Amino acid sequence: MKEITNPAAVEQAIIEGGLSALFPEALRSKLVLCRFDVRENICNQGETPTQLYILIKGKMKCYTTSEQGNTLILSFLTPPEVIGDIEFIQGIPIMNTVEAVTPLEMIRVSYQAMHQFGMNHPPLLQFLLKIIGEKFQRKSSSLSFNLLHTAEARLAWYLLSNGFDEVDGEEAGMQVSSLKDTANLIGTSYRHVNRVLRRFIEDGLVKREKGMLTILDKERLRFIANEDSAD
Amino acid sequence: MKEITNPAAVEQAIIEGGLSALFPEALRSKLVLCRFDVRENICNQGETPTQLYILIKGKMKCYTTSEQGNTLILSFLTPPEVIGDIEFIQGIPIMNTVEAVTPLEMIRVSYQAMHQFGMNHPPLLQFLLKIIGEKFQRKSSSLSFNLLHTAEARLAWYLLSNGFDEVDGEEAGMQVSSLKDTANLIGTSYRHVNRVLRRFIEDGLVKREKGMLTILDKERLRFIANEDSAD
DNA sequence: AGGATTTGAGGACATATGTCCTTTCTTCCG
DNA sequence: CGGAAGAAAGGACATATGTCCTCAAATCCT
Repeated sequence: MKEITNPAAVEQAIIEGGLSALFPEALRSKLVLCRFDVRENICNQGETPTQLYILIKGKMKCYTTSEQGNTLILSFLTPPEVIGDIEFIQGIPIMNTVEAVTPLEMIRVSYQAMHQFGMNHPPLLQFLLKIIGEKFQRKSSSLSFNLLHTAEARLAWYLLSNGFDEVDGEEAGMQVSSLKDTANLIGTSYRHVNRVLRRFIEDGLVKREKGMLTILDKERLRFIANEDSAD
Repeated sequence: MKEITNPAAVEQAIIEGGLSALFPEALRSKLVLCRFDVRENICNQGETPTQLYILIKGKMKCYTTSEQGNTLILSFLTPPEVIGDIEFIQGIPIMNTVEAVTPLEMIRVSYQAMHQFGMNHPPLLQFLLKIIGEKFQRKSSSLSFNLLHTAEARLAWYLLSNGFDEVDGEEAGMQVSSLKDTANLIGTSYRHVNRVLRRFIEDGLVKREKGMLTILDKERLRFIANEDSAD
């Protein structure tokens, strides 16, 4: 991780991230611009947090590990996003590990500075409310979706929501390379993802070529993602 | 639902709920004390919300219904708790239906009043942050727990966490009457709850008498709740 | 290139869980 | 009290999913 304290650079990043109104004057000087390389961890589950990070550029993935060592990818995150906000509010250890998927650019503020200069600044509080509210919403729909749908439906949903905007050039292609991540993301085993995927292929819903998945029947996939359920 | 606008009564309730610092002067006159009867709904999934409710006394249950009609109980809620906060922040329809389990006492504020007089009042914003943060935490652990553990572990967990403090008098007793609720709460079918419960009984973990469950082996239950996992 | 090593896919089997239906047990009414 | 109606529990079967292993494909090292 590289820290950049140069005020001009920080200011530039803040403007870029559309965060200009958030910080009261007293906080400005406390901000640090941080750059993370791919695969670098921003924070690790279980640690005691001291800094708040606001994502300005890049993409990261957030996952949790159970005592038994099972990994569960919670989500991929893109700006605007904040890391360490819940922990800051609740005064608890880091809940998830967050890792850079692409190079990142983030604004960092210490909890100390936040407490001292941030907690009486409505725009900042409102921003945090908005962010945490979004996190809650995502978590909430994720919970009901996972509890109410089979792995098949979850995979269909995943293919639909992630298969497209992942690849820059091609419309309907996606790397298979991440099947293990996919399994963790939808909360099932790698084996099962393969099994279901095979069924999709046999049914002509998707195509698998040279480690690349292509969606053939968006409609039917959508149907599976919605209709399938468990009671 | 009964509305009480009498300022003294409202003030009394606010003090009782420990919410004195939350409301700026301008908001005080907008507050209404509401009493709900058992089984009354505070809000219904899908509706457009206009009011924020703060629970002061009583217990309610919060559940969601999927398009396919499956019900999933998300949690039982006790003070301090807020209803409609996420919806207020995000400007979205009501996410869950909330129903009174016991008679309730709540403070009501309109979204309009909140926008006008509440959003620049740091104590209120901080309170909301705290509440939403807690909701997120609960939702979060609920998600990983559900995704990472079998129904057996979830039932064991439920018995441990709800079987005790529910009944006022007896230590280890709990009404079976709510087995359907239990099933919805841990995201499985009523049939399966019965099946697993039977296993527990055969193994001498719990006892079932006249519609009353008694926990016999807290230790082993705890073991099941923690150890069991899925990858 | 050729074997060694790693990674991905699929087979076989066991368990978990859902669904539908039957059996019990309660409750209630005449 | 006896049977009707409703709620709770359990049986049977099908499907979903996890686990362990084997086989195939890609990668690497010399």
